[in-house]
Amino acid sequence: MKDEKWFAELESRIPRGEVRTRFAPSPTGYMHVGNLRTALYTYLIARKNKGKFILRIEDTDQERLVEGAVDVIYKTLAECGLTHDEGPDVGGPVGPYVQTERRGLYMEFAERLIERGHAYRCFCEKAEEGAEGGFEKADDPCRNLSREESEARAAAGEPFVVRQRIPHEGSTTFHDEIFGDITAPNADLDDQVLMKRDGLPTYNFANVIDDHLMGITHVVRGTEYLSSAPKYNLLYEGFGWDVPRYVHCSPVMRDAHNKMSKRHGDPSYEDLIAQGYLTEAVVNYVALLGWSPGGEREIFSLKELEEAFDLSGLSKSPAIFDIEKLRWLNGEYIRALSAEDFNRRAEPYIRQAVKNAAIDSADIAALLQQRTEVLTEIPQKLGCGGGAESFFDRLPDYDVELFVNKKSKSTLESAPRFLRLAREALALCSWDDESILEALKAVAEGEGVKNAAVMWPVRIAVSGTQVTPGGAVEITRILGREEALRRIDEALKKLGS
RNA sequence: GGCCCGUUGGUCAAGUGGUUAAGACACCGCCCUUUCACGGCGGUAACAUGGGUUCGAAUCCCGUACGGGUCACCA
Repeated sequence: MKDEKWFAELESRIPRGEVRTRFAPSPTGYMHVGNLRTALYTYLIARKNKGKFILRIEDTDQERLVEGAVDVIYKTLAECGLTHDEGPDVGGPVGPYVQTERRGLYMEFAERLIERGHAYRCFCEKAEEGAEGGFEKADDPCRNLSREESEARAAAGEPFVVRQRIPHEGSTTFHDEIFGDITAPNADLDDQVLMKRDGLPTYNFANVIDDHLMGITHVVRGTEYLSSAPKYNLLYEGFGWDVPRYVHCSPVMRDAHNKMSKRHGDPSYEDLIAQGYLTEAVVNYVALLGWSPGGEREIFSLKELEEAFDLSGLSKSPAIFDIEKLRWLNGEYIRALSAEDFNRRAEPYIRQAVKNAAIDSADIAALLQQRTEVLTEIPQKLGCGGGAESFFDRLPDYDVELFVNKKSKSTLESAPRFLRLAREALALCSWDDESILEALKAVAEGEGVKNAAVMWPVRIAVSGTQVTPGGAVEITRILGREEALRRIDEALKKLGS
């Protein structure tokens, strides 16, 4: 049993006078969207208040540990820009930051609570799986064991858990920043286990100890903890500690009834990135799921969120994750990128589709930027659906009916004539968008038809594809004069003239 | 089932006793146009429900319904 000095030393390490928040995931190997959002809000509260953001790993459940899970957490936080000021990897004044490395601490505090009468040892058998759990709290015989007997049986090596002794009378009120004051009759609270038989603390106990010892001022977590919050307060009171501010966030849902979950195949942060979403867009979208800045603005960088974030904008009700809106937002981010940045991000996908090394990916990227919502749809847009080659690499074997388009006034009869004229013009003009455009427009003008009547067949001839990113001019230019003319010749042959 | 929490268009949401109940996504229409996009303009669409309180209620109170959470030696 430790002496007062030991406790005093721990207390002395606690930083005071600053906002300190913590993200405390358990390493289960999957950073789902709800988790990311909790981390974001936690981070934002710290930054908004010029405080510290701390990462703590909650690994007290030995059976659920997943290899490499902690790395996923580091990686995700780092990519999203949620840099922590203290944590297992960067250290800090109140470490260690991994709960199993703190295991020596908890029993000391549990015993202190026993001394003060706020907890007791329970020697009862563990309730069988599926059995109607243990005792009603009033019935637990261990609750009223004498101190001597309790000490003696523990000393004799009899296994036990430590339970919180909750008063039978009165009620407990706690304050939540989102939900306000919530009161629960103590009679409804049960004597929860604080220390497990294996000597490790339960989540509920470890949290209170660690949050206090780490000087956490704002506890951000999901609403699933709302109903156990009164018990936390009792614990803080038992120790004589200040209660932190609570921020209980409603869950992110996959539909009206279910939370986002791996089991249902909902995307994790990593999945979304693999699906072609931009980190910045995901962070922005997730921030807006359950939080509103109040105004009409929706586009926020992380830095801007750090300014704008406010607890009063947090919503009480669950929010359904809408991938359609994320898609739109992602499109906004893509369009806001500089041409170079977009090309850098799109190039792998373009190269996946277009093998011809003579074609500059930047030329294609320029066509795609306004038409792309998620990066992964790029190959498809370049004609690579269903294992096909891109029309940039090879002219597909298309149907002549493609030359027919009512709105453009293009028909099987008009197409050959305009294509021949277009071919002549393209054989002579300078090779840039403007010149090509002028050349083709001149054809239309000379024939007294609308531009589309010429543009349509040319675009079909050079791409062999009904819908293309970019028009006749751009595709023709990118293909190069020789290939473009060759494709027009092929079209003329196809049209039988 | 007990206890706790929630409920504004399909979705995210503004709104804190007096508003024509914002805005965004999605959807539809029109314009722009060289297909598709982008962009511009416009449209459909909501206060779960019943009682109160009040001159007046999306906003306050009570009930009901529906939904969620919790009631582990998991977190």
